[in-house]
Amino acid sequence: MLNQTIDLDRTFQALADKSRRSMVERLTLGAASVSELARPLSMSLAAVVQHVQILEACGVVKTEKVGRTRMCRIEPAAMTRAEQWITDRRRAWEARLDRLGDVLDAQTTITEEKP
Amino acid sequence: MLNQTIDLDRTFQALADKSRRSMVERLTLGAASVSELARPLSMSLAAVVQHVQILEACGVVKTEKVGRTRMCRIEPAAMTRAEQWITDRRRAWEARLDRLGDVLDAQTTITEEKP
DNA sequence: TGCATAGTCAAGTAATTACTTGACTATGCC
DNA sequence: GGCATAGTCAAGTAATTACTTGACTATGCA
Repeated sequence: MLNQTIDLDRTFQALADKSRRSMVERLTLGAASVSELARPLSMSLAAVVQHVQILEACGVVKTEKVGRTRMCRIEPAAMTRAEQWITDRRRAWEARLDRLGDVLDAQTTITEEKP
Repeated sequence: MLNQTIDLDRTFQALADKSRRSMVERLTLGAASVSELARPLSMSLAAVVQHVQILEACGVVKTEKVGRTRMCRIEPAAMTRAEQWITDRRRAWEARLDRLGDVLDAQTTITEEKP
């Protein structure tokens, strides 16, 4: 329960960077090595490794060393909590609007007898 | 189109903070002044104003000055792009898994004649 | 008029982030 | 063995973030 907010922090934080999002996008097409992820990004390999570590820390990416290459794959389930948080807020807000609408409708009915 | 990635950056970044998420949660219950938002948070009013500005910069919150108080309300539509980005990645990944499954099924059919 | 409330503004600061470079350690292959 | 590839590690740095404080400006109201 404490971790949940830390997870959310970490996940949203991880996704708040264009380079990391592009890595996630690449990984939806299939597993890739760190160097493959690095290729389209104009930054050092070391920097890419650091980004991968951030994505790994929030569970969005899993990696495994195969020979001398580190293969990365995506774990999309790790993003559902973040997705769900947004969905929940939207729903809560919509539900409130509906209730507000009902009240206004009722008032209209009473005061104007539905013209 | 350029802004889109900046918007995503900003929105994910905005949601990557527990205090700001709690403000958003509060605002789904209805509009609130800056001081109301500040009440449950142990930080200065000035700090809360800064958080509100961050939420405003990504469009998640709109504010309006009413007399000497600044009323804040939520604009959940501003979060849908972020939500959608996650959903899209999940879907792309699932679609790929399905195709992969099809291939494996086909291979199984050929090599094992479906036992 | 005068005082409390609500917010604003400008600095300042400690911590974090997103990198870089350079030296190093496997691993793969001829 | 020897050399290229793939990654790792440790510093170092510039920019950003999440605050703080203190002085200031409305606004509301008795």
